Amino acid sequence: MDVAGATETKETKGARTRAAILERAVDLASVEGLEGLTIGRLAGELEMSKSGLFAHFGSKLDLQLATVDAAADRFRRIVIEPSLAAPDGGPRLRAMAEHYFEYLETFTGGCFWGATASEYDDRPGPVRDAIAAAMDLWIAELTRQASIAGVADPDRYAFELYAVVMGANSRFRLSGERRVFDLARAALARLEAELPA
Amino acid sequence: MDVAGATETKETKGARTRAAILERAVDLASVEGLEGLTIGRLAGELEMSKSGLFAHFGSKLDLQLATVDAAADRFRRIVIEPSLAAPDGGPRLRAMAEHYFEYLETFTGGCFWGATASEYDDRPGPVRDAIAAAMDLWIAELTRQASIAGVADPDRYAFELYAVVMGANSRFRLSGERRVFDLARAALARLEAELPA
DNA sequence: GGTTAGTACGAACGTTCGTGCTTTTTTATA
DNA sequence: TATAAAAAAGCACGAACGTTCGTACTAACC
Repeated sequence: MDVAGATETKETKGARTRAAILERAVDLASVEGLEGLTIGRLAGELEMSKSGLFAHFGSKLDLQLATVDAAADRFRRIVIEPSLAAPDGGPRLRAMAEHYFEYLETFTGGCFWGATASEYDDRPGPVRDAIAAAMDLWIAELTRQASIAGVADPDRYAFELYAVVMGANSRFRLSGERRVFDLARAALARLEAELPA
Repeated sequence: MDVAGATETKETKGARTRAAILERAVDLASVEGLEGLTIGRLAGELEMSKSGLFAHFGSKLDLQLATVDAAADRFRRIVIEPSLAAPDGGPRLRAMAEHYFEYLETFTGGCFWGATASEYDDRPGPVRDAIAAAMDLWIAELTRQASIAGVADPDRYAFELYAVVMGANSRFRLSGERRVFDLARAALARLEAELPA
């Protein structure tokens, strides 16, 4: 019995397989996108049959939606939760930015959200809605922390923070130069200097 | 005889058709990506046959490369050239950011570069190289102007400028809120305030 | 007037996609 | 251990993909 698991799914074989599929699906979608994410290729990499994998989801749309959920889980686990140790406001914001960079450097492909957000920004439907909802949540949290830190215009501050970290991801992936993280950190320092004492 | 056209292609029927194809291809790729850009769909929208269109390029790869070139042309025409009226340095930087926003708002789909850069950042090959080269040129120009304006660290300044305008594109496309342009302009004003008098 | 190049077409190719049905194998429980 | 349920595989399908091929029609040049 898991003490934390009120909504815990029973640890059956199927649930484990499903989780393994989604773990790989997030990685694959970070590289190929959620459209380029192919059931056949995913099955091949996991050494199982297309139809066997397919049965876990019933449709490609459901697989895509489940993949977005799994990606959000990973983001929470690697970026959000470790940042909760830092105090509210400025320190929390710095921790989130720093953990986001760690999150990026451990990925083989690019950031899932950077890849899929631009893939779906002109593609209406439930997948786009799920991505937009997840990113809105992330921006809202940045805004909330900026507000706690006491900045005059938390919306602008959060936007700028978001733009800098996502821009670092984008530039690094395309140029391969690790130096862009230094540029991004310099930009973040400038933002931090803006915070009231 | 075109006075500007040393490398001008002869205005044959085929050249005109090819240009029309590429014009549409840029729009389509801005929405569907360069992988999602399909010869059949492109031909359908232009009311011509797949094979007739295909003959203009010989391969999908060549079509993609030609589309990247056409997109770079459009960017130069709408963003770069109108900005040359402004004096070097700070004014030029402001003009480029402002023209980039106009460029975005006239598009039906998102920014071609925002869409394709993240699509190809983990997909090695000539298409990725072409996109990366075009974006490096854009960043280099921003850096050059920042240097002329006299900022201490032009690399960081250019990165931040790039991050803000691309971030505005990304957030606007996903949220649909025109307000993000105000946030971006506020961020740009903060950057401008940094310039030495 | 006959030849040649440029431009576009329709049909078909082999492949891959998502998905539906049926069967076999594995897992869990009584 | 027997048996029902769950999970995975096998197989086939229709559609769409990029690409190739043979063939018209048009315009220019000998």
